[in-house]
Amino acid sequence: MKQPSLFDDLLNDAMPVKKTKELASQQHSEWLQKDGMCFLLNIGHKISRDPELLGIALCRKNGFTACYIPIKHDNEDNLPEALSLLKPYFEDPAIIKISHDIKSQMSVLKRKGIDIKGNLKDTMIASYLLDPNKSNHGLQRVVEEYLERVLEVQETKKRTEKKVVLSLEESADLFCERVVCIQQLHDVLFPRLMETGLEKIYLDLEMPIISILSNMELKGIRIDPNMLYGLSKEISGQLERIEGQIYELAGERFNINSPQQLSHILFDKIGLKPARKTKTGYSTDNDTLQQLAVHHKLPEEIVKYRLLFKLKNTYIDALPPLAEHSGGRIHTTFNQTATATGRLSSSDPNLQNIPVRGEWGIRIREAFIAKEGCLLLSSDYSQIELRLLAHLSADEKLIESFKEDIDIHTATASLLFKVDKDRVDREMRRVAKVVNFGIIYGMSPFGLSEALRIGTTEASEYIDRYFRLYSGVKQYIENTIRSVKETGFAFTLFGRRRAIVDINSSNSNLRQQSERIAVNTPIQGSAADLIKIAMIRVDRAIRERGILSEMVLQIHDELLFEIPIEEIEVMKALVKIEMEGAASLLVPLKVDIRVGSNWGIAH
DNA sequence: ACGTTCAGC
DNA sequence: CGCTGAACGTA
Ligand SMILES: [Mg+2]
Ligand SMILES: [Mg+2]
Repeated sequence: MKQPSLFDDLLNDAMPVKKTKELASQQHSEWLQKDGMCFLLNIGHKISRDPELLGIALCRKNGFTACYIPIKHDNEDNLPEALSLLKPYFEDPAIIKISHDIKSQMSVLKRKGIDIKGNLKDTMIASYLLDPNKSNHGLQRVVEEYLERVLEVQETKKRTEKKVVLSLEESADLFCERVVCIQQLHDVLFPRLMETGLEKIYLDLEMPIISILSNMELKGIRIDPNMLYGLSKEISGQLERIEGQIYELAGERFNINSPQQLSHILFDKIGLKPARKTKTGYSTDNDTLQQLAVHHKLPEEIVKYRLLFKLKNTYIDALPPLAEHSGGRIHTTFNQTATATGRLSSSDPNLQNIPVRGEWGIRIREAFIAKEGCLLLSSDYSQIELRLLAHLSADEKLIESFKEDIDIHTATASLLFKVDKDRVDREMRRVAKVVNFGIIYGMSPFGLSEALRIGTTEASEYIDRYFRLYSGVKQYIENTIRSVKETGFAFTLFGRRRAIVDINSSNSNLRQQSERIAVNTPIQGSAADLIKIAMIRVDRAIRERGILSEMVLQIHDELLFEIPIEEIEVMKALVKIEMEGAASLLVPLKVDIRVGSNWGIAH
C-alpha cells in the first residue's frame, strides 16, 4: 500500500517524481485537478527557529498510493530540484490542496518560495469544527478518533533531544503512512461536515482564512525596541520604589510574588480578614486587595506592584528579544483550532492581549509602529456582541437603540433607572454596562453581584428589571437554553456548532454553568464568524484593488493594518465598507477607524 | 504539571 | 457571569 519512492523509483500511478521535465505533462494534472493533492511536509525540528524541510510526502485519492520525495537525507540535498518539481503543482490554483494543519506548512513553503494557491481542505480544521470543545486536533489524535487506528508516534521528546535522525527509509515509511491517513481522514470528515451543516463554515470561512492568517503571521508587526527599553528602565525604578514601601509597610522583606508569603504577611502578620478562599489558600487577587485597602495601606501598594510587574515581565521585557532576528518585527501564531466558540487565539507571543488601558497600556501600544512610509490603521466593530444579541433576539428596544445609534449602555441605564437619557450619570452608566456584559456572559445573580459588589438580592432585581424591559432578550435566552437542552448543541448565526455537555446534568452547578455557556456561545461565536467574513472580504477587496496595504493583526473585534501613507483614504473607505457589509442584520454594523504612526492611537 | 493571577476581547 | 495565553510560584 505504501511505498517509499525516490526520484529514480517512481510509483506507477502515484505523483510523478522522476524527472523534472515530465512533470509539466498533462497526464498527472488530470487526476490532480479531479482529486486534489494531499501532502505532508517533513519538517525537521518544529520547535527550533528555522524549521528544516527534510522531505515531502504526497498521495492521491484512488488506491491510496503515496510517495515520499526526499529533500535533505543522507547528506544529500535535493531542495532546488524538489522545489522546482513541485512548485507548479502547489501554485496551480486548479488543484485542491489537502493536508492536516496547512498553515504551519504554508509558512515553510513560503520561505522556500512556494506560494500555495487553490482551494484548501484541512483535516485539522475539519476535526475542530466537528468538536470545538476538544483541545487537541493533532494528526495522531484525530486519526485515532476517526480512523480507529493508532498512528505510529514520531520522534518522542527524548528522541528529539537526542537528535536521532531517521533514515530515509524510516522517514518515507512514516510520512507515506501519515499522508495516506490524511487523505482517508478527509474522506471521512468531509461527509460529516456536510451532515452537520458545517460545510459552509468550513469551505467559505475557515479554509479561506488559512492563507490570510499565514500572510499575517509572516508579515508580522514592527516594534520600537528602544521605546520599550526606555519604558523598562522607567518601570524598574518605580518597581524598586514600591518594593521598598511594601517591605517597610510589612516590616520585613519577602517575595511579593509568592501568594503564600503574601498571605502570611497580610492575614497572619497584619491580621487583615481574608475576603475569599481558593483551593490552595486565601485569595490575594486584585478584587480582594481592593477590599483590604480600606483597612491598611499595604494592599494598595501590592496592587501597584502587581500591575507594573506584570506589564514589565509579560510585555515590555518580553517583546524586544522576539524582534531581534526578524528585522524589528514580531511574528505571532494565530491558532485556528484553539477556542470552543470559533474565535482565533494568538500565541508565542500572544498579540491579542497587548495592554490598552491606563497610561502604561497606551505607552506599550505606542511601541507597535508602522514601517517607514506606512501607518497603522485600526478598525474595530462597535458593540458587535450586543448588536448580534439584538439581531438574534429581535428585541424591539435593543434594535431601536442601535438603529438610532444611541450609546447602548446609556440607553440601558435610562431604562434600568427610569431616567431620561441625558440624566444618566457615570455611576448609572457603569452599572448598566456591567449588566449589558452580564447578559452576554449568561449572567447569574451571583456573578452580577460579584462584578458590581452588591448583594445577590439587589443583583437579582437588576436582572429581573432588565428582562422586563428587554423582554425579547428574555424570550431569546429561554428559547436558546430550551433548544440546547433538546439538541445538545449551541449554534451560531452562521451554523458553527458547539456541544454543550452538561446542559441536562442533575448537578445544578454544572447545569447552570452549561446554561451560561449555551447563552454566550451563539453570541461570541457569531461575532467570531462575522469578523472572519470581514477578513475575507477585506483581503479580497485589497487584492482586487491592487493596493499594498496588509492586514497584520486580528483582535476579536478589531483588525490592524499596515498601510502606505498614500492609501489612507482608500483604505479607510474600503475597510469600513467591507466590515460593515460583512452581514446584513436587523441592526446596522458600526465600525470605528483610527489611523496613526503607532498602535497607541487614541483608543 | 497545576493553580493563581491578570493582560485582552 | 463568557473566551483566551503568559508569567510566576509551588509541587
Ligand atoms: Mg470594539
Ligand atoms: Mg491556562
